[in-house]
Amino acid sequence: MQTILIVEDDKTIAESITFILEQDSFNCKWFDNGQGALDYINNHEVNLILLDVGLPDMSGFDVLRKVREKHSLPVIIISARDDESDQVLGLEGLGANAYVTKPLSPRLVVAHVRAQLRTGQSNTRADASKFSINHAMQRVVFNETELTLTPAEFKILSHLIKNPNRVHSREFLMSIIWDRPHGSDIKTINTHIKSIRKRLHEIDENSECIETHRGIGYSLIE
Amino acid sequence: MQTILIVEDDKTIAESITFILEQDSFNCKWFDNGQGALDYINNHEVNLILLDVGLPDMSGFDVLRKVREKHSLPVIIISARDDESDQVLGLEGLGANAYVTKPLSPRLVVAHVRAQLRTGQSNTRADASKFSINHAMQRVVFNETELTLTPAEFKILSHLIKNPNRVHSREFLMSIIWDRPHGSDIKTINTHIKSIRKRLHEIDENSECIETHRGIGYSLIE
DNA sequence: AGTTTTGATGAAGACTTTATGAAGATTGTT
DNA sequence: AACAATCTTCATAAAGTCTTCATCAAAACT
Repeated sequence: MQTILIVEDDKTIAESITFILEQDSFNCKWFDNGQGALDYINNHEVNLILLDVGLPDMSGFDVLRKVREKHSLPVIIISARDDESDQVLGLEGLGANAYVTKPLSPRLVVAHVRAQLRTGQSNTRADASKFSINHAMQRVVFNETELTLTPAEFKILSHLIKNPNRVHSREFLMSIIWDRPHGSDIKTINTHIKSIRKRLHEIDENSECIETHRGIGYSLIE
Repeated sequence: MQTILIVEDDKTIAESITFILEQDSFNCKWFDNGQGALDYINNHEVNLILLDVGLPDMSGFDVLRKVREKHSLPVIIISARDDESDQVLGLEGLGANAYVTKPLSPRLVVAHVRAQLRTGQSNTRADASKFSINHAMQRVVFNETELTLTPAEFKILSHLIKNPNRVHSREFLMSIIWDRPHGSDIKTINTHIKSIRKRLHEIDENSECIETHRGIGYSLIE
């Protein structure tokens, strides 16, 4: 039985989603605040989170960031219709897997949940893949071969490895290289990706791990 | 001949819906209150209910719940624009199949009715849509197969999926592709729809999910 | 039935975005 | 200050996407 965490301060919405998901044989756990949810996640097995961005104690932004520090499970964002799209984008940059807007169609929620769980993304770190990360040495191991990367390349690639199968915008990848806003041309990322690909090709000529998503950014395919 | 029950206290609306549906060879029965409709349903064969949420004697919520205790026929909710979205959500949770907002477009009502009756008489509450959106990968999952779409195709299709069984004008679909006004020919949408259909057909040859509404636009039928 | 309007279709080409290689700018180190 | 490594920018090539157009088919209207 898979457990879904519902983090939503509106009781009516939470109950309605729970009702529908339990019909679908999911085990649901509801929290009306962020901190309670975070405590639960760190001590129990959770397969997916449905996360409202407007919570009483902290923003969905903060919750998602804290979740992502330790876990890589699917997170679906629930946002009010009049939310800034920038904010949603930020959440996606942090690694949300999907988002739905209010008013919710429960059927749509179930469809999203099924879709996410079908991809087989479980609550594990991405270490079963062909990649592993050696943080101390600032190196990435690919197919049992150590890659020597420049700092920027390491930051980008290790982020992609930690959050695979998800598109990352060039803007977000820039923000990974530079903590503070940096006036560099966004196309710089293209060049970094180019050199990462080149290094990967030196190990495996046929590897096409990094996918381009036209108009958006890049993703790493596991 | 299929019978449609119209539960609506506004006589003008009821008459105009009846007029349109009878042109479409549906048999219509009108009630201006909930109790009368419930009595009728329990003693006659009804194929679909068009249900206004604001009734004099009881809420659409109550009507729907009582209907669901015994029947599993399609129910389309009619709600005033300023209704609480929570209420609509609750109604969907109870198993409404679609909802439309006032002011009604008669042709839209017919489209909904047709859409529901085409899929068969059985209630589809537990059925999830054949679609779900993988926003993280900018992809749509259709019949458990991931579709890779161009940006414009993704924007159009994901909007249709989020708002199914509803007609969307070409003008509106254009505005989804382009944030700012864009002087493109409105017929561009035809071509995008064509390629979306082509991709869907590659997965399911017989799928006719996207319906054309002559003179207006397109809708996705769930 | 014939005419008009609207949509579907396939293909061309205009346009946009990305890849690539190389040069220039920046940073840190000795 | 000179050097080496890295990051950014630039110009051009390549790839992908969007729009337009011509033609055919379907539906609505007289």
